Amino acid sequence: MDKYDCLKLENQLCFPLYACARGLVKKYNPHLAELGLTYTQYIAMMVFWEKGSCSAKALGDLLYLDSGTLTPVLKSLEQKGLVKRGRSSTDERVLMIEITAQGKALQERAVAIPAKMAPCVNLTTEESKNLYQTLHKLLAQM
Amino acid sequence: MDKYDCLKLENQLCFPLYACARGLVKKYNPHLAELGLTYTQYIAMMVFWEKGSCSAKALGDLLYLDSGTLTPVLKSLEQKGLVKRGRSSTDERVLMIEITAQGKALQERAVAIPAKMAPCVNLTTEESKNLYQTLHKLLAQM
DNA sequence: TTATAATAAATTGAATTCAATTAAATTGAA
DNA sequence: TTCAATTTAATTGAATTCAATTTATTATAA
Repeated sequence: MDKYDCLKLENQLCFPLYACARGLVKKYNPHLAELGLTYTQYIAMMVFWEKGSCSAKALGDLLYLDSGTLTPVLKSLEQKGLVKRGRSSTDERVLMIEITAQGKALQERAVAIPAKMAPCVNLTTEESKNLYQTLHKLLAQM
Repeated sequence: MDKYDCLKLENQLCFPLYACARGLVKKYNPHLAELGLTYTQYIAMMVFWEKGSCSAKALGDLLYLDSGTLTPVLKSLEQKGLVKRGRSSTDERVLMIEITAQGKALQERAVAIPAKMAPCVNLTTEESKNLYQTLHKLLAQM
């Protein structure tokens, strides 16, 4: 127990958070690859599946990502024909993204993914619920 | 409650994990920048501060990172004079990394960082402990 | 109205991250 | 021993991620 203990890997909270996040995304990848999606593209599509359309700004607020990250992601999704990008008619600054029929159709196949991921997260109901709540409490502090 | 609910962002566990990890690293950055370190370099230095030396392979096992990530990180740390890279005398395949006096000296300044980060993680003792345990339970499943 | 401020995307550059491959060294089995 | 398999790093290329800057547009205040 010396003054340097606070710098030990095993005493960190951020490190397992960071390692878990990367590890889980890695488990998503083979399933997402079947749909031709990366993880970042997948969470963006989640928003479009739910809302149909969304501005780039609003998407960034939901995903905690900025335009430097989203610009290439959205261009890629448009390239695949899953969304359509266009300027807002009332505000030229705003990029509006709208899901296409092809994008909607992909939801049919994506719906199988959560079940495929479930065995990768072997937690009790209580643990899952607590983890979910604590993570959102942390997110609210950012 | 339809069949697509499992694809809603708000029903995901991976997403808040991923967002929290990025958010926390972002809070580390200004403090780490004062030491001239990135987050990845910081967690690598944590291992060297604790162990003094380590093979690249063992470091990767501890950090859940592979040589594609670590090779440039370790070259950068050597460039800064914080570690020294060299081949094992008994096995030429193995890259051994050893901390330098300058690397050890940096620990004196790094020791202030955890206290600076504490206000960014406003959880109860119970929440922190549960989060820590659940994350390590998840890591053990990878 | 007009100049200034604020907002939204895009761009740029540095650093990660990972999958896949390559190269070199070591191990192990025939 | 010798050759095939394994192990360890390094390399390559694609995609993120973010800080910082730039550009274009809109809002606001004098």
